[in-house]
Amino acid sequence: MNYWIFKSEPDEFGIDHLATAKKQTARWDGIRNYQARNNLRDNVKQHDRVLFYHSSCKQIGIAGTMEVVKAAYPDPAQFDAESKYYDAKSTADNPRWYCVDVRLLEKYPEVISTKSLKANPATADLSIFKQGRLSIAPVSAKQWKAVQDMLAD
DNA sequence: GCCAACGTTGGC
DNA sequence: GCCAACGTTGGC
Repeated sequence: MNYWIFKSEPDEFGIDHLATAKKQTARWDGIRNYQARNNLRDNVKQHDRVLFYHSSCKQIGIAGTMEVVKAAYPDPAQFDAESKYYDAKSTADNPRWYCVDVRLLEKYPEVISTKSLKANPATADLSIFKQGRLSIAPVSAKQWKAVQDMLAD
């Protein structure tokens, strides 16, 4: 089983959206970055665990955890001309973009702030801090555990 | 709302 | 295939 961190702007889609969704399950779509897409399509598997990161908001940081309930499949939004994620260059035979389905595991009582994550040596090297644009990034088992341990503090 | 960083595009 | 210009992201 692998660990990941997914980034989202909570104004668009935050952990509360997931918490109130049917079966607390939702499609994680709109990924339009190639490196993130490659991770998603090739490496994110069913039952993998995911940290939910809130970006560009008041409380930036990790808001909770999710489980991948369905591995990558073509993102329907890319074929929808009405969608802002529409991509005219993508075809059904050769889809460019992928999405997964996720289910809420745990909403943290407090968002674990970016500041505290950077202050902790075990989490300071999370790939999202090194590579800002990556909205789907791997997390090591050690980093995952370190994040869970920060809850207890 | 600003600005730095970085990914993508497009002309050569 | 390089690289400048442009657009977007994301922290402050």
